[in-house]
Formats: sequence, structure tokens, C-alpha cells
Amino acid sequence: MSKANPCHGNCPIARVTALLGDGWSLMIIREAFLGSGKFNEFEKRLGIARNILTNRLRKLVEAGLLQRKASETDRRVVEYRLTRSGRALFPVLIALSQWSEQHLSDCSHSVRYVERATGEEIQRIKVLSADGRELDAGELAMLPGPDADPALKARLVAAMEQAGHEAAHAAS
Amino acid sequence: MSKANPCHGNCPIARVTALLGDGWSLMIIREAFLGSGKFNEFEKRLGIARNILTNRLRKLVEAGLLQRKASETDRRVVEYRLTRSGRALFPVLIALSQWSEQHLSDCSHSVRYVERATGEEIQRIKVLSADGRELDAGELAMLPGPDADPALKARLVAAMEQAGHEAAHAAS
DNA sequence: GGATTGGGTTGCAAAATGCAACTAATCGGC
DNA sequence: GCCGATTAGTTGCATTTTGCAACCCAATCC
Repeated sequence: MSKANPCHGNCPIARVTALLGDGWSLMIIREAFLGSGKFNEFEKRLGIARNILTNRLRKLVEAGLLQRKASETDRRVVEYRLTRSGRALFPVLIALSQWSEQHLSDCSHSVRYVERATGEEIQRIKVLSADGRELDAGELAMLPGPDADPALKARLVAAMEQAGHEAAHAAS
Repeated sequence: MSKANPCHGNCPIARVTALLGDGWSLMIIREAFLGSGKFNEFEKRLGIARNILTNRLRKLVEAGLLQRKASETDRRVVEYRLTRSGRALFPVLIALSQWSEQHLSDCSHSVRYVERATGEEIQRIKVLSADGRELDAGELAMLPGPDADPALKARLVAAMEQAGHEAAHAAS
């Protein structure tokens, strides 16, 4: 990916894409949620090349999503476990998964997410207003926050203006 | 990425990673949400190479996330707009964005998501049980659905068993 | 009709990825 | 304490993907 493209400043999507936007990082996080922790487990369960796995684990550790710790019982093995940051990706993974099931062929009804205690299906992930109504993209505004850099700020202002012109479009 | 690794069958995360797991696809979708539609707009706002952009737009159109249509008013320009599937990625983008803001340095307070009508901040995206309690990863079970292929089924069963052994781990 | 614009394609260099072979430390058996 | 096996890497090399710049062609503007 390029060094200096327009909005790559502190745009949150750009930043998360830089970190997780490759063919493996998200899979590794998913594996970690499924209980993998050792180098070998990731390798075998994902079928990832070992040098790439090394590289990604290091990157994820540096980013603070995984913690690297030598095992107490066997000093050959290294345990990678999700940190608080890593576990906070939980809603992202579920949202992605639900989207896949609904919109990609071959993914429908391959996994059921249920609450362990009750066995009931969880809700579909939604964007909610402060008072709990479900919002869609058209009802949302993205404003530059206090720490937005100039490029991001300009981009968001431009988007706001564009949104004004469109007003009502609904068809797909 | 490899051709045939263990769980790449119909695992939803694997499938969405295959589609959006590169440095640009998600950025393109984000741009589309921000109002971009023309080839040039994507190119300039993202700083993406034109051959790569061509490739990604085609892929996203094939996957049904974007719709490609020649403009009515100027037959040189092509409009790419989000389909229903594409717009359904909205919660995913918001979840990713919120995660970035909370867990990546330089992303904090760069964007504020507010409801257009009221100006109020939206809620944090959560995983909710059927009756509306917030769940975390430990409270969730992933069961193979009716269409899970054998590899995925085996993987999920293994994860369930592993989860049994762990029971209570909370530290990070 | 000539220059410009929009949306590409093509060729080539650079970077990322995949694969297999090799290491270094640790373990378990004896 | 030695020996083979296991774990987590590393290294070298072939293949694939990216990025960049130049080129192309139809539609549009003047």
C-alpha cells in the first residue's frame, strides 16, 4: 500500500485496514477467539506459511492485540493470547460473520451464534441511536472529532456536503 | 493466500477475508459510504493505483457489493454505488471504526458518529443476547449450522471442547 | 476538428507471499 | 547425560500481488 495517500492520516478505517487488512490477520484473531494460542495451532488450523505467521503474530503483538508469553509448563511453546484490545474486536468479528452469512453464497447457515447459557440465538448486530432506534447509513453523520487531522476533516466536510445533495435515494 | 487450507470451506470469516481482506477493498466501501461513486473520485480520494482500483471495483461488483452503471448525463463516467449487500456492511464499518478509535493510537477522537437528525452520538456497537443483554466472547457459543461443511463443523466442535477446559480466564 | 476528460489497459520494477529446508532451544525416554 | 522428537522460529528462492507511469480510446467540450 502506498506511503502517503490523502486520507490515511488518522482515519480509523484506514488505520484498522493497515493493521488487519491482509489475508491472515483477521483469521488469526478469529482463531484466537476459537481458542488457539500456540504457534503450531495457528499454523495447522489456518494452513498459513510459517514465516507469514511469524510476521503477523509479531505485528499483532506490537499493535497490542495479542500478548506473547512463554508457557510455564513447557518452555518451548509460546502462548499468544488476546489482550483486552484484541477481545474488543468481538463485535467486529460477529458483525462480519453475520454479514457473510446473509450476503455471501456458501456462507448461509454455516455457523449459529448462540448464548452459551441459554442456547438462544444472539441478535443481529445493529447501529443504534442514543435512544435505541436502529440507524442506517443515511441517518448517520460523521463529524471530525477534536483530534482529526486536516485531511480527514476536509474529507468529512466534503462528504457531509455531498450527502446534502442526495437527500433521498433508496433503491439498490 | 493458499488454495486449500483447513477451514476455508464455508467459514464466514474466511469468506469475508477473501473478499475484503486486502489493503483497499474496505477503504473503497468506506469511500462509497462517504459518497464517492466515480472511478476518479475513488482514485483521488484514496490515492490508489488505477489498475488496482479497476481490479477491486470489478471484484466488488462481482461479489454484489457495488453496482456498476454508466452515468445518464455523461456517458464517459461510470457510477459505482452500493447495493443492498454493500450497505449492509454499515454496522461492520462502524464497529471497526469504533474499535480503532478506542484501541489504536492516533485514532482517538478523530471522528464522531452522530445521528443526523438529533446530533446525538450513536451507541457503541455491542453483541446482544436475544433479550438484550450485552454478551462477551466467553458467553457465546458457535455451533455448526445446517450448511456447515465437515471441516468447519470439526473446527467448531474442537473449539467448544477447548472452551470447556478454560472456563474462567479473565486477565489480559 | 482539436484538446481534454473519464475510465480504463499494459509493461515493468518492487514488495509481499508461499514453500521447503535449516536452526536452536527444550523436552521425554532411557 | 545422550538421543530423537517437538516447538518456534529463520533463511533462500520462486511466484504472486502491488505500485507507478505511460499509453489507449470513446465521449465531451469549445
